[in-house]
Amino acid sequence: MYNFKKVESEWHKIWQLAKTNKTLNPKNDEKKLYILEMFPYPSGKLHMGHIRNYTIGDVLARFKKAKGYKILHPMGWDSFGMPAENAAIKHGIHPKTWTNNNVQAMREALQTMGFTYDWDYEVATHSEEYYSLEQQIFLDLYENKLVYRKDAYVNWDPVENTVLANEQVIDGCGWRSGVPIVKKKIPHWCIKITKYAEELLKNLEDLKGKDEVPGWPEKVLTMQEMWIGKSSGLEISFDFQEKIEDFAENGITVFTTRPETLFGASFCAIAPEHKFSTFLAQKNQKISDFIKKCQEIPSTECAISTTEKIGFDTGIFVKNPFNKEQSIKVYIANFVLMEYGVGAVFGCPAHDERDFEFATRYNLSIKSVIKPESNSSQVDVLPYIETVGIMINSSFLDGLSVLEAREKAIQTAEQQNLGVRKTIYRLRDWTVSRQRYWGCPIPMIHCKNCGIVPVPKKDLPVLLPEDVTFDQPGNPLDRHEKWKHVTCPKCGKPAQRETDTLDTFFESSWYFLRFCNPHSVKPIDKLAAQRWMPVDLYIGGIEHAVLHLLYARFFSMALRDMGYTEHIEYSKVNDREPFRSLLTQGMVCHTSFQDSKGNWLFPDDVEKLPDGSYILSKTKEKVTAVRAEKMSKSKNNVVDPETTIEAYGVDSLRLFIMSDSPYDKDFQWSTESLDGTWRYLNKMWRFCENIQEKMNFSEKDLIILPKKEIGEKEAELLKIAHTYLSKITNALNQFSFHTAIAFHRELTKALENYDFSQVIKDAAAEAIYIWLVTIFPFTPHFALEAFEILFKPKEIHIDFLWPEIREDIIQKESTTIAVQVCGKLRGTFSAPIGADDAFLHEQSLALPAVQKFINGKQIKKVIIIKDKLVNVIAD
RNA sequence: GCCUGCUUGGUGGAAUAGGUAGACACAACAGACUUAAAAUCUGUCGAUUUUAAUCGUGCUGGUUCAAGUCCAGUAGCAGGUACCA
Repeated sequence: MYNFKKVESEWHKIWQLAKTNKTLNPKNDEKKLYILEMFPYPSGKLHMGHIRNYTIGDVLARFKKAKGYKILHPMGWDSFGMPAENAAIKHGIHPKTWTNNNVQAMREALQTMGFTYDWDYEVATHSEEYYSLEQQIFLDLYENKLVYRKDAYVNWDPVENTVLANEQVIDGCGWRSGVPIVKKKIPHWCIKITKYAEELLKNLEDLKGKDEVPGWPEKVLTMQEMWIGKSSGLEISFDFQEKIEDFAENGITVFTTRPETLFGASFCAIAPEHKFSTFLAQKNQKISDFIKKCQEIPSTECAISTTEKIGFDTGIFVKNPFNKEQSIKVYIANFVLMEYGVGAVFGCPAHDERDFEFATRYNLSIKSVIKPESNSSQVDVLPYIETVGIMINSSFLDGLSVLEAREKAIQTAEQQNLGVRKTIYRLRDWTVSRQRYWGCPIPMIHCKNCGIVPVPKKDLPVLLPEDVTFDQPGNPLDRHEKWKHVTCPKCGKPAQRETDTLDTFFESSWYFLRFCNPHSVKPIDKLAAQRWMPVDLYIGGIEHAVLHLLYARFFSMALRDMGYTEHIEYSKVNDREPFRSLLTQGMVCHTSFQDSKGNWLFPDDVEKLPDGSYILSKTKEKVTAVRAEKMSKSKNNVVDPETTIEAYGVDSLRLFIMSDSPYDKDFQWSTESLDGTWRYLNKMWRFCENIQEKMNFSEKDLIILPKKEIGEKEAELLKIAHTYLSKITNALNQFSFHTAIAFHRELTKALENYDFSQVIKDAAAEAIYIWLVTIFPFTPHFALEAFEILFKPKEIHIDFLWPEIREDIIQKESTTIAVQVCGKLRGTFSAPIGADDAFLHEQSLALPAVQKFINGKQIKKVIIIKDKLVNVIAD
């Protein structure tokens, strides 16, 4: 049996001594490849999701290295964040100690997996070095007006006691805590990502796959596009019918994407937080109460869909800007959002579902201004929300199509100084303050005299104090008197440090640039970044489709504009995008079981009966097998990589997790299937022993050069080997790992059945080398060990070279022609490649099976596809 | 509601460019070896009909000599997203 424990540990020692994973810079004519997997949070243990993610990266790194690329393949730790602080609260261990311990454990686990990371390039975001440099970047962002302080409502997570970014609120609940978020007004630091909204949107076009470059998955591009949410329309003012005393403005400004429906307006609605609402609330208790009531409604998805659209009639009237005769009521409405557009809308009930609902509720007029078809006279069903039709009841817009009218309405509004054309984005600025200890301190000082004062760069870094306690709720920095109180760098008077720390997405927004040279004294080494950027293959989970990937793209643009990377020639397609291709891997799933009460059971406690149903081993109680779900502790269906490695070895696990499923689809964990992989590894091992005995190769037999003369037998063997080399190479180029493995199994079978005693040694050696190199990226320990045993090299063999495919040998001389009669397969025959149509015609009709089906019929037509197929049409 | 995917045997999945559907596995069944078990090897394995054939890639149509693949419609599943003006 294959002794994986011995083999794997021996090769780990060899790799370490020989520094096989050392990063080598590409020389002039060499091609570079930057392969990056999303770095993990150091929770302390690798899970199967990590294993899948990093195995994909490693297979590609080993394959590309064998093909001659110079590879940058680094690994690090996204090591700031709340779990460390939670551990401190729960177990009394310092976040730093906890994190460092976890990093060490996980580094060892990754090394055990045999991944080709260059550990000299390791980066940990909680290191003083990393976050100190990050503070420089923050100060530069501040200087460049990309950071600002904002007093506003924020998403407050009552469990975590912290602010969340919009992206961290999922269905109105905290992304980590899962509890409903409440609105709270506090001052916070904000990053002006919206300044780059247009570029972030526009560049998505360049991230589509082109030619050889796979690009980003369409799905992720769509998600980002929707997140940025560009819409264009008109911002237009509805003037008050009578001047409002003490209110500075003389109307309500609204934003609309459908200015052509202005003649159908029947009300205006403003957000409860709108300044006019606030103004009215001061004078009217009822309005004040109504606003309070609106704000109490939680913003969860289910609350939103069940909450009725209610409004408060302010009694104030405005004039329709296109029809000054028309008076329009102003409502304060709970469905108008202050954060989107200008916090005010006009309602056209005839052509908008929500406005229709509102108008029906409050008995407002509903006036149709669009006729679905120019010549239809039927009574239209309202609301009619399509944008196909002809304008009616709309004065100067009458007779125009909807889109023509939209353009004319905007132009008219602009000409008459009623409003302006405007584009708005759904994307909001990024709130980066966190009321937490375990993060990068924001290098700012609050001074009573001078206001906000950035920490001077010469005074950096602002280090996290280590003597902190977690025995009380809230932020330990906030109550750390010694650290908190400083003198103002401007006026020298007592002042206070900012005690908020940065969102951890801040660290992951530039780590890929740091990786190019993690030892640089500057945050980013321009030359190194020039050498390695962009990341050619970025591999990670789809869950980062908008969060991390949007921030990282923004950072790349901002850093470039601030001069951090000004000389970088990122790529020919778009030199401001950091990730050329993105591979998103699927989840690792496992069947989970529930008993009759709905409790999740451990698969180990469950037995399968011959009839396919499942019972609990102990009690014989019937249980339900739930469809395979993502491995998670709550479902009790987690398989620990360590246990698997202990029982089957690293190569089995690596090979298994790449088999069976395409990398971007969910992977079904199955112990039986893993057994199958283990059997395959052993089969390969036995085949090696067998070949070694038969052939007794030496290193000298391995001359992979075109040979002058190849005998018939040799050609036959090399044809098999090179055909599969070609298939596997293609599969790997297309990231079709599971079919690459399937082809390798076919190759193994073909070689097992081959009589090696008939061929000369060097041809046999070449075939065996191909057999080894094609499985090497998946099972590196096995492949290298097998090489040692088979070829007994004088010096330890560490690097495989991907052989050139001998196209001349794999050319086929003959092929199988499929013969159809009336489109149905009736027989096949073998024909030489390039056989002419007449020959194929004749041979096809000669087949007895074909004769049988055309018997008595008249042949109308014969379609011949060269080297492939003949279709006889008979009637 | 809207957007994006997906739907192929008992299961995971193959199928360049429309051209032999089900590669490679898992499970199952049968056999060989063995005192026995494990391991290994061999065979069967979409459905219906007893050899030959017919049907078969969610469903209904269409284009084509030929459709899993292209087009239109439709259902189901998954993911994303939303009082977005």
